[in-house]
Formats: sequence, structure tokens, C-alpha cells
Amino acid sequence: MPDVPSDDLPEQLRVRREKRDRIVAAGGEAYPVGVPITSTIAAVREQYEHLGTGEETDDVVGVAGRVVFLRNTGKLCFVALQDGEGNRLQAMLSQKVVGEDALAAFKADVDLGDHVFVRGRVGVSRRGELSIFAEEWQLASKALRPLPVLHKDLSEEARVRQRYVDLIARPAARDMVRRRAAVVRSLRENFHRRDFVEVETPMLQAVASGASARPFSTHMNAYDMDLFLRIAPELFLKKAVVGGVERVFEINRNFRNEGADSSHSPEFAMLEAYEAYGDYDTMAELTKDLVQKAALDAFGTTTVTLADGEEYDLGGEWADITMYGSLSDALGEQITPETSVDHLVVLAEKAEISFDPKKVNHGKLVEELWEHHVGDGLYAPTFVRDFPVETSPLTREHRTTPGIVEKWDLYVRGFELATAYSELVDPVVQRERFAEQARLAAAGDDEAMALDEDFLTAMEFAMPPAGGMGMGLDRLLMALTGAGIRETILFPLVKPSH
RNA sequence: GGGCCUCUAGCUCAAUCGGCAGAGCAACGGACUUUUAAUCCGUGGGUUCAGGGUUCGAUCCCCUGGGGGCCCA
Repeated sequence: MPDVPSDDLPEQLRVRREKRDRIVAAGGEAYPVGVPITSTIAAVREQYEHLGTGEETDDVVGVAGRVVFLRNTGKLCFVALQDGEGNRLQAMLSQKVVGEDALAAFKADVDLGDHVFVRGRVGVSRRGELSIFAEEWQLASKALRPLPVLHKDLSEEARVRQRYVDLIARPAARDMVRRRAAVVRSLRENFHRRDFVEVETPMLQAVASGASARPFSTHMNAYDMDLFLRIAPELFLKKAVVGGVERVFEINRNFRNEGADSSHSPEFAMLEAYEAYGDYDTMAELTKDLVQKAALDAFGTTTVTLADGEEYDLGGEWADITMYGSLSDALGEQITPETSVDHLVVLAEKAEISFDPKKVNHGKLVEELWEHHVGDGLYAPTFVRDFPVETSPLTREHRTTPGIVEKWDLYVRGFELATAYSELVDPVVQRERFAEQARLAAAGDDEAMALDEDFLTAMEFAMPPAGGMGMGLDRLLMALTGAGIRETILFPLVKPSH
């Protein structure tokens, strides 16, 4: 805030700015280009963990870290330096060792939050704390804002607005970043072992298709043309399959212009994979392996401990149910693809499910009824198979049962984690499905899937039979940690506070 | 979209019935050579989210708007 006169700043900000100014005015460096580190906090901790209380070495190291604890007992100062992973190492500054001037400067210049360099011998204090007995110290970077209290969690709002502070203050925030990275890495390595090729498909699209969702729109000046941010990479990945990239995957962001809540973010990370000559059964095996290996690689176990302490088991075989079968069981009457819309409406009204009459059809009602009577109660990992055809315009019809499609949704802890199809590859049927979506759109369904003519052209060049799968990455992290979606995303969208 | 809760010091939170706006940590001045959220003495720090209303008087009650959270759809 360069325009704010320092008089108007809160005391703690003003004090730090004055220290910076004083250091610089005296010819010192508040922000040196570097400091001569010889080791890291983590390495020193690991290398000297065997030292006993009071033991000292002649090994001299130089390390730097953020000051998270500061104690001054007169002619002796203690400072705890923290690295980005939360590892801490104490430094002791004794007047006898660093000298009177250096100690006085340390007391005058250093605040909680600063990055500080110390060089000295490694040993263990009388109280048993591994320490550097500083022979010299140097400011590595001066903090102008005070750290929050480190003994209490930040408020949920502060966590997302200032994630960088959250990362300094809260171990769970630091873990999430690294766990997420480990999960993504595990997924990629798993795909690479299976000879899948990673591609990136367009974010900016002339037609946003491949899912039932409302897109963000934008404008390209050079072509004076409206564009959409993608809602799914599906159609492009299928074009890649047509072109011979027969095992293909993408990990990237999708954007949906819909509500945001504890399980929906307007931009979210999505994994999609397609396998020529696979089907929804091979996709189920693939998905289970991806999730279980990700849990093992990132957490060391398939029985993960959630944020509330609960243990959740992702290991072993997963339950497998069908949509019509499980709905029939829940209702105590047989529901089939032939069940009339009128009867489904009666059942929906009985369950007090609200629906838009002008968008209603057999498939939507069955899915609504299923979510209400079955889906909301699903907790253990469960594949839900064989969806109505109306709601799955990109999925091929079931190989033996008419009226349903070869699609499954994977439910984990009550929410939808992944979905997969035996892909529809008949270009004539695909065109008919798009035509039906167009009718829904004309009737006012703003989530109906848009027709992509170039996609249909691609299909006419013949796409091999294939299985396809999509999984929300943020949701995978939610499933593995029990956190809300905004905790799994490093910098989630936040409205400006003023 | 609807309902409920919430916004106070740098941070986390109090403030009884509408009556001087507080605590812990943090900060400032001082003491202290083994601290682990040290201890001791002293001090300062507020646009109570914004705007309006009621009132002698509003953090508190009412209205409008904004941010955040939860539940429902």
C-alpha cells in the first residue's frame, strides 16, 4: 500500500516499516539478494537427530527460515526458524558468541515472520532442543505484516483469502498442497505405466459441449468472436481417439457457470481418460486402481483418516449396484426403462422432489428419484450402473437391455466422484442424441448439451469402440481427506471483500 | 434462488437488559544467558463491514447493501 501514509497504518505495520527503513538507511540489507546457506532446516534436523541433550558438535552450518518463535532472556535469544513444510529448527544467539552489537541488532531488527539466516555450530540446548549456536546472523527478508496467532486456526475466510498466511500458520494447509501434488503425480504415473498419452485440449471453445452445464462466455477481440470456457474436454479427447491417440488422458481445469458450495467450485480440476477397445467395465477397474494407488502413494494407506478423525476404507473390491435395481429395491416396486413418465411424476411428488415440468422426461425423473431414495444414503465406495438413455447423450446403449446406457457413476462418501461410459461411437445415433438435446434446449433447458458439428464429422471418420472416464480431482482430494472443496484448492475463487 | 447464523484491535474471540468497547497472543518501553504459547514491571493500539433509521444514548434494536458460513432446493 504505497499510497498510505505511514501515520495511518496500524501500529504493528508501521513499526515494521520503520524498522525496514532504519535498516536500509543505515546501509544494511532488509532484502539481500541471497544469504550463504550451507544446509536446510530439514537436513540439519535429520542429520543431527541423534544428538543428546547438552551435546555440541564442531560442525558449522548456515541455514535460513521464517521466524515463528522468538524469545529474549537478556543476553541470550532463542529463535525458531520454520521452512515451508513446517520443519522447525532453533537458533540460540548468545551475547558471548555473536557479540554485543550483533545481539542488540537482532533484538532491534527481527520480528516474527521475518526470514532470517544464522550460521553457527550445531548442538542441543540444555533443554534438549536441537539448535544452532549462532556465530553470526543476517536478515534474509523483512516481514512488514505480523503473523497471525500460530496457536489458533485462521478463520475460514482468512484461510482462503490469504492462503499464503494459512500455509505458514496451519499444518493441514501445508499438507493439503503436498498431498494434492502426490495424488496428481500418482495418477500421472499410473497412466504412464499403462501407456496412456497425456494431452491438453482447448480451454477456449466456440461451442462448449461434452457435459450438461452452463458455460462461462468470453470474447476474442482479434476474431471478434464469442467463445466459451470449456465445461468438459470430452469431445476433443474423442477426436484424439479418432486420430489414433488410442489411450489418452488429460488433467486440467473445467469451468461451469453454476453455483458454488462446499462441493462445487466454478473452476475445478478434472481428469478424463479414454481407452480404445475398452468399455465401462475396463474403466471401472482403471478407476479403482487409480484411486487406490493415489491413496497409497499420497497417504500410505487405502484406509484414509478424514479431517474429523473418521477412518474411511477405500481398499478391496467396491460395491456394484444398478440404478433401476437399487431404486426398485428402495421403492418396493419394479422401476424399469418402460415405467411411464406419469407414474414417475406421481412417485416424485410423493417424495416431495421438486422438478421443472417443462424439462421433465423419464431419465431425469429416474435420476432424481434415485438420488433421493438411494444416492443420498450411499457412503461406501459404490459403482452405480446402467443409467437412462435420455440423460446420457454421449453413451452407447446397453449391449443387452434396451432403454439404458452403459454408464456408471462412482459414489464415494455420498458424492459423485467419477463417471464412465462405454462410449457412443455410432455417428448417426450420436446425431440423433444431439437433436434430442436441441429439443430440450428449445424447451428451455439451459443445461442441454450443445451440438458440436465438427465432433460429429470426426465421428464419421470412425472412432474405435472405447471406454471413457471422468473424475473430479478436487473431489478425489475431498474423498481422501474429508476436507471441503475450497480447502483442496490452493487459491479458490473468493469475492472481493469490499 | 429460499431460510438461518455471522462480520468488534495485527490474529482468535468476549462485551449481561440499549449505558465508559475488553481478553489472550501479537506490538511498544524496561529487566532477565536455556526459552518451548517463558516470566516480571510499565504502555499504547478500535471507521465495532458500509450506509441509513429509532433513541438522551446503538457493537447491541430496525431497514438497505456488501463479505463469510451452514442448511434447503
